[in-house]
Amino acid sequence: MSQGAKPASQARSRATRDRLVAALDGLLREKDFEGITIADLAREAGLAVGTVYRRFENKDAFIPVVFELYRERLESYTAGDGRIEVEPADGLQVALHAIVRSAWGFMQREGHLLRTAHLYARLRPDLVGEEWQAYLDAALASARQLISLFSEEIHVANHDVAAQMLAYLLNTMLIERGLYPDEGAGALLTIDDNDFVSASADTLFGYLATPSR
Amino acid sequence: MSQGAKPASQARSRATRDRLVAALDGLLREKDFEGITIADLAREAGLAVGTVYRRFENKDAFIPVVFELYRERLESYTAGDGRIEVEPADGLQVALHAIVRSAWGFMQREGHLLRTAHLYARLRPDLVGEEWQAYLDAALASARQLISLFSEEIHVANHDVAAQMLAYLLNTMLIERGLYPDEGAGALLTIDDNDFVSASADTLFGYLATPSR
Amino acid sequence: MSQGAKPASQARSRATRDRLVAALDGLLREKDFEGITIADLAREAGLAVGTVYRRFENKDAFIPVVFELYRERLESYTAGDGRIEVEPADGLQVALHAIVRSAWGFMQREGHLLRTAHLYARLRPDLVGEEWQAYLDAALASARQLISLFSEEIHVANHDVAAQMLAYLLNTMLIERGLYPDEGAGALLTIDDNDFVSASADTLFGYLATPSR
Amino acid sequence: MSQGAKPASQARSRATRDRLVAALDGLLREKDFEGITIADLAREAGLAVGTVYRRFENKDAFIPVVFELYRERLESYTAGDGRIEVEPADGLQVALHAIVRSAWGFMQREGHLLRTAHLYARLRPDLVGEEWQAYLDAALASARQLISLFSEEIHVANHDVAAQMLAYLLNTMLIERGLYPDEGAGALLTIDDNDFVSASADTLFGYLATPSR
DNA sequence: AATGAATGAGACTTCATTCAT
DNA sequence: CATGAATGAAGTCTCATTCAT
Repeated sequence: MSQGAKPASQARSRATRDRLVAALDGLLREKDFEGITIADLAREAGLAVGTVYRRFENKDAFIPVVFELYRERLESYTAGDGRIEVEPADGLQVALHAIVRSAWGFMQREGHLLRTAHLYARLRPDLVGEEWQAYLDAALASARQLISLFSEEIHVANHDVAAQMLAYLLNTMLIERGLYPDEGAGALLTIDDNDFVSASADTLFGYLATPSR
Repeated sequence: MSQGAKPASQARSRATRDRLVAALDGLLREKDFEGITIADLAREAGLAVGTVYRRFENKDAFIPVVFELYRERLESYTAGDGRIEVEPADGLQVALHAIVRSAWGFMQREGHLLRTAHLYARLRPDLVGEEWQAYLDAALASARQLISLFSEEIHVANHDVAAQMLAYLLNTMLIERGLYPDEGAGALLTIDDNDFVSASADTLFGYLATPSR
Repeated sequence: MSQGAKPASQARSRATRDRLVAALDGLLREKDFEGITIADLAREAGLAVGTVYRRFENKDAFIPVVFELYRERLESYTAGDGRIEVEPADGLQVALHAIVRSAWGFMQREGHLLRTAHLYARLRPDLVGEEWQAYLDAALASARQLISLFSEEIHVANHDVAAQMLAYLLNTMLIERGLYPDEGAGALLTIDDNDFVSASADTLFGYLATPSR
Repeated sequence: MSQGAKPASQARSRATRDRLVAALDGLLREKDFEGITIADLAREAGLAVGTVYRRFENKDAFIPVVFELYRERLESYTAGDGRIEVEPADGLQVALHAIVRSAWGFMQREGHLLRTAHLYARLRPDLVGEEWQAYLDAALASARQLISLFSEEIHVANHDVAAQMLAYLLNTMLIERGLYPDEGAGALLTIDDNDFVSASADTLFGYLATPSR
């Protein structure tokens, strides 16, 4: 953070931390957090067990890292490959297709972080920093913005409810299929990814464009 | 499944097994499967640890029980409190509302089983019996039936895809909110249960009733 | 404690506990409590590490055992080999010699318990049961009784203070020499055990029989 | 002891050493030697861990420091605040009161060093330098001197034994109360510090002035 | 020399599973 | 058969010591 002083040590520390974070990232793609041992992390990072404890007070201290990673990856994704340009003239349906396609791409890449983040937001809310709340707020804000951008096409009576549901569905409907395509509810689907993405976008559009009962 | 022999002790064995199943059911409402020890199960069932191993080969052998329980509970729920009478004359939207309301009620009661079943269908697919597949098949069949019942109202081009998505969404969209209303994606919603159920049904209806792109 | 039920298991449990207590007793003669590991205790008792935790919740749970042992040993010592018959007619000095001789004998046998008890009464007062306070109370009561028995020979003005000091000195003056004859303050003494015991008794007598300044 | 060479760095080395000694002194007032880590010492001294190992070969090498500190503090105490002027004309009892009062004052100030010194004189006699023996010798010599100064008042038959016991008691009887007033044997005493000091001096006087059995 | 990051042995504890009674 | 005591592998964490910078 601060410059000056001990730049050599600091760089080394930082590198060690980075290796541990990378190790966590990699291991989470294979198994869940509970199943990862400190020894696993050390081995994967090419470090000794004691070294892990020099960077992280205990195993729990790795949980905030998941949220941190998630935010970083999402940020760079939405600024890069996942970038979406919503063109009002194209209409809501087109916009939703682009959004869902982007979200799907992120899920494919970083679903393991999303899974862990969601899980520990529940299991250990005490360990989750403000980042997660900020993320949820941002998700809601984006949904509201989209709703207002296409307000003429929205037929759900209450636009606020519509925004909440839109954010909720975007954050939940792709997970099962995205993370576990062959097990659980994902096994219900035989359609391919493109069709799933399309159908998901259509679902969101159908909801927003249809008058509620 | 059936194991013949030991007719004298069968009744006693069955009772022991039932107590263990009940113990598992109860404990799963408090904590997840990993957090439950064999000693917990024995204590809750009023048995000795060794006795548990007489009925179940190892801890993993309890996982199929979750699926079994899930099916039983769903069966009795749909035959009882959760019974749905779909009246074609009322239209698709009304039917969907009834269906989602019923599914929501089940989630409230037996969400712990659903959570565990979903989790282990992924984590340990090898341990999941045929029941789960049968359940998935049945879910799909029901969806198809509904689609054909209201085929005139369905505007999704491919009815088979529509059925898959319907089954998929019914099995996923309620979970987050149902099991963890205050954390994770559930925290995005401030609406009450009724509104959530309505909006969810509207989502399904919107999807089915809107022409796909 | 209670009879009936599970006598076999209970006997076995008791035996295991006894072996652990004996192991602790033995190991405390060699090293201090901090230096004893759970593995040491298990090895000494011929048990597996896990078995230790079946009888004792954690390592701290062994501390009360020290006090328990101390009381037991003291009880059986004062009822047996260390028994003292105070004969008023013989006078205070004779009585004190008998008392100190007895206390010295106990120190030789069970000094390791005394050392540990004193240490943990300080280090972890939270772990010390009421037994220790009861022991201290009893020590004080005995001192008071002795004082009143020989009140004519006592020239310390305040008999209550005299009793406190008597109890305090009896519990402290023999320890250094008793437990560590060759190191620490004990190294100041070249006299033999008998002379030390005599001199200690004379010290107490001198205090009690001499008018305070 | 002295190590010649490195004249340029000697001053710096000495300063480093002094900081570590001060750190040890301070930390020993809070916790026992076992509980102090090298990292604690480094932090308290404002040094890096590696630097500690440049001055001290290992943790054990700090133990002699305790004895060294003890001697230094005792020396400056007896030459300063704790200075005792024994006035033969005032008699033995007055002298003993002054001595015990002085010893008590030292215990209050430097009891943590006394505690540690005594403990490690036992636990690790191999690590104790000659200083401790010199200290014990000096304590004995002082006792002998006092005995001979007041030889007319001494009624213990063997003056050599008397000197040994005097030195032994002066080094042991105040510790419990001094270091742990509220726990262990100290809990036997409800009298205040002044009365305890008086009673302790009276005990020594009583011993020396009373004919042994 | 100084620094502090890295090391790894070893301590405590848990718990699925086995087995003597 | 039932019981629950015993087992021991495995996991988390600490800290004296080493070593690259």
